[in-house]
Amino acid sequence: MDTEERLRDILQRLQKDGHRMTPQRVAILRAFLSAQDHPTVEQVYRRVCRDFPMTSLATVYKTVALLKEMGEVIEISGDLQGSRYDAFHPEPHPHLICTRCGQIYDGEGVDVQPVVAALQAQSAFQVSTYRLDLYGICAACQAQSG
Amino acid sequence: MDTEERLRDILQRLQKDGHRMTPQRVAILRAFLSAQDHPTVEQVYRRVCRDFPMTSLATVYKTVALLKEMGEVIEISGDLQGSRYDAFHPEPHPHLICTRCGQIYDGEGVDVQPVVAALQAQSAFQVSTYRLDLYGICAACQAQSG
DNA sequence: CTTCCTGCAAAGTCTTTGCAGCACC
DNA sequence: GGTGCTGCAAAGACTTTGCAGGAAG
Repeated sequence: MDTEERLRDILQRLQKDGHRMTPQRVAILRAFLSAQDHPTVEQVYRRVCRDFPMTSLATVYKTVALLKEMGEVIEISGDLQGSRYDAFHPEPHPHLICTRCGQIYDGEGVDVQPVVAALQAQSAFQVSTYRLDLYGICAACQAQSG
Repeated sequence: MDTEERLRDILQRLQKDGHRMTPQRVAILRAFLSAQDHPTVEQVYRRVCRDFPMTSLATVYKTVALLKEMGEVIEISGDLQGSRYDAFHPEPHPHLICTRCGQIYDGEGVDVQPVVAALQAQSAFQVSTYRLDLYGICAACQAQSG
């Protein structure tokens, strides 16, 4: 599903749930869905402002809360300068966080489910989601300075 | 290594690094080391105040920063009402966070290393630590209300 | 004595909230 | 038109910082 298609899908679902479709929401949604990095609320806000200066930070926060509730965005790593969000892959998956440059990469090709399932089995927890973040130095930063 | 033994060990290391040993630090350290739950800074502060009312929250924050730097404490889950800390098992390990009651349990008996190693291998990251948090409903809360 | 630590209060960040007016449906 | 949304500014929660006095080594 590409960005525009997903945008339409989410907007449709918004309406069905009694929410409204405003220019601000469309702009925020589009900024989120097309972001392949893992932006902070502040970054989304700045991107939206480029095309649509009449938007407030509070509205971005409110929209993020809505999207989180709808499961179209997940929150990752509440560390340096604000939480970061992933609307590109809204299913839980590992993230690799570079402690030198701050960049966040998606961890792909490794199945985490067995570990999650094992922990769930031996703890009697009813697990609904997880978060796996690895911290370290990314390849680019390693090349730069050892 | 039991609590008092570890306390002595950390204090010794503090001095070796040119830091000082003050009554506040000893009290904060003892509160942290003996906490088997995963307390917030605020909670540690309150526990310290019971035995040692002349302690400020700022000092607790400063001591936490020091302990984190020394690797005697790890930060987990920066979510509901402040970061929580684990000084009991300061090596990375999974945590099971109950979204109903807020309790945090240690995930034990499952080896996460293979997954971490696989992600490290396929990403060219130099991983130094990780964080794995599972969110769900704990056994007690399930029993209470389904 | 020197240096580091404490405690206070103030400032800083990120996020949430109250409310009046406006816009979608 | 009614309801929900926006935007502003203020409040809120957690954490950090500056600084003067005090204590550890």
